[in-house]
Amino acid sequence: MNISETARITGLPAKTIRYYEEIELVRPDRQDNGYRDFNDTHIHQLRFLARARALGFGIDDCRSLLALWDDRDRASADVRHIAQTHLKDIERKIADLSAMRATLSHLVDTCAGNDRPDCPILNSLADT
Amino acid sequence: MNISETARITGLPAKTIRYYEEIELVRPDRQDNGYRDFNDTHIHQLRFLARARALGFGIDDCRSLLALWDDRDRASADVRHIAQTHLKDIERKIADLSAMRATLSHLVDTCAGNDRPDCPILNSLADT
DNA sequence: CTTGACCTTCCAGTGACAGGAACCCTTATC
DNA sequence: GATAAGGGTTCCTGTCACTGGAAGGTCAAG
Repeated sequence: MNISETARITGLPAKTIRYYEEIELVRPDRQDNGYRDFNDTHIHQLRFLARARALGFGIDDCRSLLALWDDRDRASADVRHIAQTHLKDIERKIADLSAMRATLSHLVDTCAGNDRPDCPILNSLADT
Repeated sequence: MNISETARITGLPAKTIRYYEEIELVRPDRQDNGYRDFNDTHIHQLRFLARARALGFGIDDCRSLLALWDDRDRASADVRHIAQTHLKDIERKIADLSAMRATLSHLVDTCAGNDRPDCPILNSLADT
């Protein structure tokens, strides 16, 4: 299967699929003319990757998860550990962003947003 | 004032301050020996930048905010617009991350995390 | 035979720095 | 006067996960 059809099926851009081959997340065959050739296994791997990336897993985690998926003797604890570490990371980011939101929304609310120059947002950034 | 003292006062790494000069966010003088020389204005600008970055503003926004700060004839509406756009951006990120967290925490909760290979996390990523 | 839609590789850019090499300046000490 | 420590400087590379684009090969249709 050609790359554009593969892209259509997996929902991944062709560029991304080529990149995944370059970093050896997926290893498509080659047709006689040099075109990449994806089979069902590759499609499944790419769909797996698309879902893992959509959950925010980094490429290294994706590589580990793919390997665990492929390993019939895996321990679910290994999978869970990766997911939980990532979950903590996400929660930290949410906390950071929430703090920013709190400060910013307060500032935006108190700024008149008119033609005058006085602005609590700039005052807060300048402080003293 | 030398860069290391400036770094200490502003809380920014010296590397970051050099980078800000490179992209012309700040324009320190030079001493006779070629060392950068920061005065009070530069310090204020750097502290301003540190606060704006801590609120998640991108470099381009920081540049605009610095210019508005410097402009006595600014309209607070311009400042507010930048802040509100950024706030929306943050809220979108929080929403995205929250969705990931919901899915992930559910999966982590339902995964036994033991020596056995069966794992709802992988099942979910593989789907069909 | 040409057109257009594919495909290929390779190179550069993104954002906001961080790490490190190679080298200069200043001050103190031996 | 030599040297060592602790500043400073520039320049290059790497980060992360792609994205855009150029130059050129391949294929099916009209």
